Amino acid sequence: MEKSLSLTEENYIKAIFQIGTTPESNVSTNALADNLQTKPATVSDMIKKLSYKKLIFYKKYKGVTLSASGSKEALKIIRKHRLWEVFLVNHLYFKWDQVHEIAEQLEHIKSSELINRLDDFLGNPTIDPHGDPIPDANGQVQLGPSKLLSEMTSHENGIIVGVKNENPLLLQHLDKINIRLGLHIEVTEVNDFDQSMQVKLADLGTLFLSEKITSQILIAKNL
Amino acid sequence: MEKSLSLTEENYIKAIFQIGTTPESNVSTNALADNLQTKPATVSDMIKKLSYKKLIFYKKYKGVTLSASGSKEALKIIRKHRLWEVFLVNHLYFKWDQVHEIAEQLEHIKSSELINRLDDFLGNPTIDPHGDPIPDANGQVQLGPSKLLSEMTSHENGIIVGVKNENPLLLQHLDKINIRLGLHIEVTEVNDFDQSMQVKLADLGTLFLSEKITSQILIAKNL
DNA sequence: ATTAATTTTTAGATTAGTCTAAAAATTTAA
DNA sequence: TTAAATTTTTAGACTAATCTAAAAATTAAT
Ligand SMILES: [Mn+2]
Ligand SMILES: [Mn+2]
Ligand SMILES: [Mn+2]
Ligand SMILES: [Mn+2]
Repeated sequence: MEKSLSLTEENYIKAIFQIGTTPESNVSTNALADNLQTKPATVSDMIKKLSYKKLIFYKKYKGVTLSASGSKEALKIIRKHRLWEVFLVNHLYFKWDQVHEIAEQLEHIKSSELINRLDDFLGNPTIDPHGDPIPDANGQVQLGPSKLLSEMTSHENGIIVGVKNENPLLLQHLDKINIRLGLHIEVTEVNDFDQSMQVKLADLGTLFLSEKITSQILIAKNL
Repeated sequence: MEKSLSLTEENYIKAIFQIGTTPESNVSTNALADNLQTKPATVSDMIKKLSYKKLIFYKKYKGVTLSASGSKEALKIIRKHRLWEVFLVNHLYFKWDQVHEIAEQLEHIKSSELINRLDDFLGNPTIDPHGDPIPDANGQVQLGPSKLLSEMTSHENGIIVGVKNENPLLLQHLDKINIRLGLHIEVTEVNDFDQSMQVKLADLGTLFLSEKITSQILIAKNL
C-alpha cells in the first residue's frame, strides 16, 4: 500500500504534466519554479523526492519527465479539477472565470468514490467549462483536434471549442465581447502588421481581435 | 487582513468547540490529544500558538476555552462540514455512514462564496444527515431541544431527531434495524439491570435496544 | 498533610517544505 | 574554443507540525 501523495507532491506532478507538451518532453527546473511560484532550489529538492518515488525520470541538469505512474496521478488530479469546475459552473452558477482557484483546492480531496459519483451526478461530461477534456476514470482523454484562432487565415471558419488558459481577466474579457464556447466564427480579415483579426460571429456580427486574444482561442479542426 | 488558519489549526479549533459542552467549559490537553489522535506535548505547543493568535483563552495547566473569534471560526468549519454532508447524501447518494470522513476534508476548502452557493443549492437545510443543526452564514444555530432515548422511561414517546456520533459501525447498525431520523418511537419497557429497552417504532413493530445504542439516539423534546 | 498518581509542560529531535547564497554544470556568444 | 551568461544543484538555515523523554504542576489517596 503506497502512501498517497502530499498536496505539494500532487501540485508538482500536475505542473510537470501541464508544462510538458509531449509526454517525453523534459521539463526544466526553472519552468517548474515559475509555474509553482517557488524557487529553483526548492524544485531541485522536490525533484529528488519524486524521482526516488519513481513518479518522474530525472537526470541532473537535464530536466524531468513523468513516469507511467506519475502520468496516471497527474490525470487523476486533472480529472478531479475539471469535474469540480463543471459542478461549480453548472450547479452553483459560478462564472467560468471564478472556478479555477476553487478547483485548485478541490482537486486534492482524496476519495475516488466521491469523484466517480460526482462524475455521474454531472452526467459524465467530456469537457470542462473552458473546453478542456475531462479524463475518464481510467485516465483516458479524448481530445478532438483543434487549432488556434491565430493560426487561421482569411475566410477560414470553425467552431470555438476552448480557451488555452484560465486567466480570469482573459475570460472576463471574452464574456464582455460575447465570445463563448460553441460559437461559429469566420475570419474575415488578418492584418499582417500585428496579426490582429476581423472576425464574424454567428448572429453577433463583426469583431476586431488582437493577437493576444486570437492566440488563446481554440477552434475545432474539422477533419 | 489576518492570515487564514492552517488545516491543523482549524482542526484544533473545531475539536475544542466540540469537546467543550458549554462555551465556557475548559478543554484539557489530554482530551484534545485524544480527540485529535496526537500527543499531549504536541497539543501544548499548538495551544500556545492559538492563544497567541487570540483564538483561545489559556492558563497553564488549566485547559482552554474558545474566544469569540475562535468560536466564530469553529462554527464556520462546522457549517461547511455539515453542508457538504448534505450534498454527499442528498445529491451523490452516499449513505449516512460514509460521509463524515470525506466531509473532514471538504470542510477545509476556503471560499465563503462557495459555501453560500452550496447552501442555496441544497435549499438552505437546517440539519445534516445525522440530525445535527447547520449554522447559518452568521454562525447562528437553531437546535430544537432533545434528550437521549436512554433517558426516557416506560410509555414515553417521541420523534427520533439525531444520533450523538457518526461512528460508521453505529450508523450501519441503525440502518440494519431500520432506525432512521424522523421515526416515531415509543418506549414499551426499560430493564433496570442493564438499561436495555424494548421500543415500538411506527409501522416497524417492536425492537430490543441495548444501552449502548439508546445512549446514542436523540429524541425531540416536545415543549 | 505528605505521598503517590496523573496531567501538563518543557527540552531536544525529526520531517516536509521552503528560502538565500554560493558553487557547479551547461549553454550561448564572442 | 575560450569566456560570459544562464541554469541547476548544493549547503545551510528557517518554520510548522510532530514525536519521545524528562521535569514540573496539579489532583487524588492514604
Ligand atoms: Mn482550472
Ligand atoms: Mn478548466
Ligand atoms: Mn460528520
Ligand atoms: Mn454530521
